[in-house]
Amino acid sequence: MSYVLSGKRPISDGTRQRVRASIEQLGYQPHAGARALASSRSRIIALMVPLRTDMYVPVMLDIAVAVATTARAHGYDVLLLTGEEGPSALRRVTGSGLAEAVILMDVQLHDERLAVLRTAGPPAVLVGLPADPSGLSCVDLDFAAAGALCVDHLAALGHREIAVVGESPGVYARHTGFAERTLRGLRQRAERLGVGLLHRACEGSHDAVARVLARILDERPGVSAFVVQNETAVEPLLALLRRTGRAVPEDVSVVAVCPEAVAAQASVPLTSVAIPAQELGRRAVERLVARLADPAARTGTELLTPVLTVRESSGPPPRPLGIPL
Amino acid sequence: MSYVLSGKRPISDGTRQRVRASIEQLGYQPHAGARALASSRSRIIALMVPLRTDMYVPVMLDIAVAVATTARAHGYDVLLLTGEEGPSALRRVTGSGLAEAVILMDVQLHDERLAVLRTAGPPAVLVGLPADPSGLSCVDLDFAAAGALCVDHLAALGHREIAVVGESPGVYARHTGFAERTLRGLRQRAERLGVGLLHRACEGSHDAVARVLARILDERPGVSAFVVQNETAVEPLLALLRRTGRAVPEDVSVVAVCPEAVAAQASVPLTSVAIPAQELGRRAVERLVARLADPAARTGTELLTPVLTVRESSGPPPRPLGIPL
DNA sequence: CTGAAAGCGCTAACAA
DNA sequence: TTGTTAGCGCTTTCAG
Repeated sequence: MSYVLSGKRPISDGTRQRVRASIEQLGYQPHAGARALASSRSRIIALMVPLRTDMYVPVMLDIAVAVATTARAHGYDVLLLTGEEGPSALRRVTGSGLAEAVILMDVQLHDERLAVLRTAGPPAVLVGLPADPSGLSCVDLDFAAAGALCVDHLAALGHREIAVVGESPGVYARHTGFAERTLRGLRQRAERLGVGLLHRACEGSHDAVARVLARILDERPGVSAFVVQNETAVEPLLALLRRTGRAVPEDVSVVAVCPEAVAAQASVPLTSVAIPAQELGRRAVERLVARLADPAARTGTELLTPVLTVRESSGPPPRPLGIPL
Repeated sequence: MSYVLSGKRPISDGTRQRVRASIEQLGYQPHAGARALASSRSRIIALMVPLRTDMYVPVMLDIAVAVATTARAHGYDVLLLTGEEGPSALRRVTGSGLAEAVILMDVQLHDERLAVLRTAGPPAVLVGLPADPSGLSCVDLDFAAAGALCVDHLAALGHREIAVVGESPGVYARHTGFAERTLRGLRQRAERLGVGLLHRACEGSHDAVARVLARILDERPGVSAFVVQNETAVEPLLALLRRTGRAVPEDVSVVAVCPEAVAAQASVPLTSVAIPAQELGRRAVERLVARLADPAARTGTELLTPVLTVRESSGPPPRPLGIPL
């Protein structure tokens, strides 16, 4: 009866041994429901993943897996919710005591799910950043800094005219935080450094990339570098550049904001700012667990510092400017 | 107390109305744990997804989302388990009454998780087919038939020498059912039709595809058609064929086994056999729910019939053979 | 340090 | 058709 007591009270070694042995031999397993009922803690975290088709899926799955893994390491299980279900799903799983806490992915700037969290909200962590993160706990990559980093790198190499191949139009239409923040970072830094910047949303298909590329080259013939924030557009872009006789990085530079794996395996290994999917999932859970253990634990926003890795896709522009010697 | 009774016993209309009203106004939500305890039914299905990096992720996620969506439609929630945790996770969630039933993805021919399911097993459905499916409930695409279909199509067009660009070596090393079954289907049909068939496993990176392609063309100069079962290899392959001056479908044909979206959005829209990810997830849940409702419900294997859609990547070989008229 | 007992909120069986 | 009640298997409090 009093067993296992998760060490909640002193137990003699003898008793502990005896109980442990019985547990093994009988294959005893505590009933999850009974436990949840008596303790009013289900040891379940709900994870809401989007089911969009215009986002790069591997990142989502990576985060989800990291969440599940980290949660398990802390004794929690993960309940899978689809974004489709919206705010009501949060109320449901939370109100019924099914889940003790919630992790939200693919947060939008003005996300309807946030209302639930602010009012009588269950402990929650967002992977992403809404317009107003006050009172919420958020974890994300500092995409604004990531954008700035890309411009810095290219400007330092001597590029004066940069084109940005962005996410699908739908992503911006939904005001997805990370895309807009990256763009802001790119624009601000470009302006400060006096570098020209042209941004175009872009679907991931070969044809769409071809169209966008053509437009960009038409509107800004002086472009010598691309920043790509769209994993599925990476290969089409590289292929098209190759096909039109533009060597990377000799003729044009390409910098991506994408997972390491994508950058490293591209047909030209890409200089890139990594999206640390696993790290994001891990941190989200750790924050949540900390808050579950101690409701007074710190809330607020945690932005991971982006890191740019130089690979083979970036170099000085074809006609070097103002770098004497 | 007697409320909502899920219609388990006759209730007068008046009472029903009254109870419903109170439920609304008080925002009452039944406690999941208490419910699970009293009824010994948690209304939770555990879904075990692999966390491999060498499988095409969108298909996995599609299945998972379909499972979650369909489960909700039947009043179930989904618990996310990673393949990493192995058989013990099944015992844990199942033994503790956390989950009533289990869906397994990425099943291997000799899967260690199957032992748990056969002995004192909880209701389970596999998405995929093990070597011995007896006593188990399985749902999958008939990959053998899919392979045969590809060969049929190409042979009918007049191709006599086909190369297969397969999944990563690791997939075969693990004896993942779908890959081996496809291969078997391809080989048997090729043999029957007297068509030459060369299979090579292939990583998804551009370089790997280049190497494999070079080997194939070297070993079998007469190859006039490719069957690709590796989503990430599709674009590299098309790019390489283009680059080496082989027009698709005029010089070589390409047929893929992949999701519709991949085939349709390729730089050359691909003739393909679709992988119906959503359908698989949906069916898996429906089988499970049927069995949960009626333990006597049919078990066994359900193989979806593959469908080949002709797009723009397949045509007759460059030098037509023996098709007089 | 350990035993005993009172619920946790619900379902299901038993009366009425 | 409806009211009552006995648990479901655990956690936790209160005695010892």
